[in-house]
Amino acid sequence: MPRITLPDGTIKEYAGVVTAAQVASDIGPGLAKAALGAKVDGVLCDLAAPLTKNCSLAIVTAKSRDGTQSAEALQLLRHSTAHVMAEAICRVFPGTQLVYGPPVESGFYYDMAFPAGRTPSAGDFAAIEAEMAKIVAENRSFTRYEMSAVDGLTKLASEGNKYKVDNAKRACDAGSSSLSWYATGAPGTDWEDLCRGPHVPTTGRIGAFKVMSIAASYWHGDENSDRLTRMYGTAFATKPELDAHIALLEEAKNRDHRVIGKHLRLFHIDEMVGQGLVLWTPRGSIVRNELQTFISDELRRQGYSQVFTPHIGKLELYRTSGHYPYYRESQYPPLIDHEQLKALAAEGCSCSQLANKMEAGEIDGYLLKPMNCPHHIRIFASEPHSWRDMPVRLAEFGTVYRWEQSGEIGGLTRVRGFTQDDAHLFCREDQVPEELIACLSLVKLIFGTLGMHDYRVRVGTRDPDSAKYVGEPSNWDKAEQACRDAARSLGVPFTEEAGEAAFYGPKIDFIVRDVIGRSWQLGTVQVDYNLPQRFDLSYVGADNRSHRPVMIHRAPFGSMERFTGVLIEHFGGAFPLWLSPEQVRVMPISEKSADYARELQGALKAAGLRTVLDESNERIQARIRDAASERIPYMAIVGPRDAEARKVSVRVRGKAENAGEVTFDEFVSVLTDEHRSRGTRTLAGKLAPAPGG
RNA sequence: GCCACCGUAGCUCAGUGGUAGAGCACACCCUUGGUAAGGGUGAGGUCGAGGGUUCAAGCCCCUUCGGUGGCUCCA
Repeated sequence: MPRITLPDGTIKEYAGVVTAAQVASDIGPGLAKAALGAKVDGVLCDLAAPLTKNCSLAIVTAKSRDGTQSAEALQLLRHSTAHVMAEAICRVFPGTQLVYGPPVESGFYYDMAFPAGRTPSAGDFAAIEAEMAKIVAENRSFTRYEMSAVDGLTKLASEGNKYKVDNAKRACDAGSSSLSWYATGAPGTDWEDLCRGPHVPTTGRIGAFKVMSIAASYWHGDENSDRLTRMYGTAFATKPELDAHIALLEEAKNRDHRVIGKHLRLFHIDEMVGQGLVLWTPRGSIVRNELQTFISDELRRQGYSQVFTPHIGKLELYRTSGHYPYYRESQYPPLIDHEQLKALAAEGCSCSQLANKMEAGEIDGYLLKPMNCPHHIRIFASEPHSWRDMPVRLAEFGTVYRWEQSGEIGGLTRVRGFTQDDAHLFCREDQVPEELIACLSLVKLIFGTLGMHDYRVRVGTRDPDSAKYVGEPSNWDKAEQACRDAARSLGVPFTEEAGEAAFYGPKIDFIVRDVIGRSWQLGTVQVDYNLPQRFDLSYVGADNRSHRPVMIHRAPFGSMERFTGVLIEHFGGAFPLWLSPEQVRVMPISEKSADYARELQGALKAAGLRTVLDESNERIQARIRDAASERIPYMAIVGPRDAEARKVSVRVRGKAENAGEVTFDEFVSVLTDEHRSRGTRTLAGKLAPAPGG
């Protein structure tokens, strides 16, 4: 006798077992028609699932009550479309073994093992989609049936798909006493798949779908296990929603820093130089320089000392720090001197013997530095320190090199050589909380100045089951607590994630997403009790005894490369004035105004603004179009009328028309202020309306 | 590193075995034009590299380098 509570508080009572579908049609035929699934006591279910006892029930439809797309509906739709795609693929590629096909953030995928030599490519998408369209048109129902674990496993074993057997075993190990299948149509005759569900009622409910891409994956994500093929797709309730999604992806592509970087000539990666090695072109270097100046100004205020250190150091240095050999795999190979190399070759030393000798310290060599800390540590250690000197804050835009896997490298966000806006703070233990908070505030200031508000904060602690961490557990406890406290005092929400610590200590990371949805760690602040110990660092305390300092590693931008990449996407290439490689383009209407235009450009240059005079033999419309496509913040358009009145007609980036005019002197001074204050759009209030309407 | 796809002019791309193409950008000429593409002419290519098949390869095969999408990794 179930009593069913609806979201608006209405209670419906039934004499016996009912399904959500029945309840929906009791509420109204419109709802019954729109229903895709149900939420029973908060759990997403099939519409056909029997309701046996008192529960709360919400009918899931494509549109939530507020008119937005329902996340649950999309999940049902996409999971169901994954089945339809799998069936279609099984028809087009007979012998395909299915592995796992869940809904994901913007669609779904299905991992599959294709028969040898029959792997599909993007060229097969049309055929697969055509087959899917047939299945949708047939409007077959998703029919669930269950078997006991024992019977189910027997059935699966007889079908010979080891992946599904494994899935089922895992489900049973996790406590399931039965297994469920979904047939697309009638069990026994139509296509079916081992699946927990839930699904939409029929294939016809899938409004719009698309096969998106194909990629490789590993079984259970284990690179030593079977290689699988992953097909990505997406689905929406309606075609316009799918079209909007595709348009969004298209727009994201245009915001991609690799696309904008090429278009605006901000950086270049040259295959002759090497994968993941960024060449900063003149225009990109301006952006980087402005960012570096910005942070340097701040560091000076906060009592940092700037240092410079070389790009390489002896292996012994990194053996002491622990970077070598623990992270040998992700470093460029060491540099060894000629004579030594010759001698080793003469005695027939193999590569692995060489590696062993280097690990054992029998051979020394140099390493491209993977981190700046060892160099900074040696600076700190080069002279005695009193407790009164602390904290010692050493800052450097330090370039480091890491041997990232070739498949991971791309654009500016994942590279092999990058410059960190690095600093190491050598503190007394009592200074750690205050210094940590100051570091976090600095990151927050930078993100705020640049208008980047869409980030999350992660406190990375050690994974208790991993052996990669060095140092005393008691120190780790202290450091992790200090990070938690600092993150809390920052006043932004944060998550704590075990296993995300650096090998020498816990950290607080600032993470942002790029336009295609990938997450990147930018700013980072790390507490370290270990390196001071490894390098036996000390200072003299007020008690005249030797004490161990604590180190804080911090890089507010993270790396200049990655940060700039994310920043390009954040602004879509339309940098604020102070960061723009070219800040003002001056355009005379015709040659008649060239002298006045030159005078204006001269004044802007003298004021320290980056200005280009466009005297090209083009109509003003064409020159405006060029400047707009190059995302120049301000265009100063001057003709005889302006020269006469000593004014400037201003066009502001992003506005489709003449923004109005301002006097020559005011134009120069307002832009100068905007540049120096790192502000935006300060000219807006000063402009008189454009003449002539 | 693994799997798939891609690599043609500075850029974006067309070109299914038979004499290398377009648009934009570039150079020159005409045009001196008041707010998102004025017109003309021209130059620009060992089709990523190396090997192979073929009478003939941008196109087919192998190797290699680079890029893209994922997977794995990221001190």
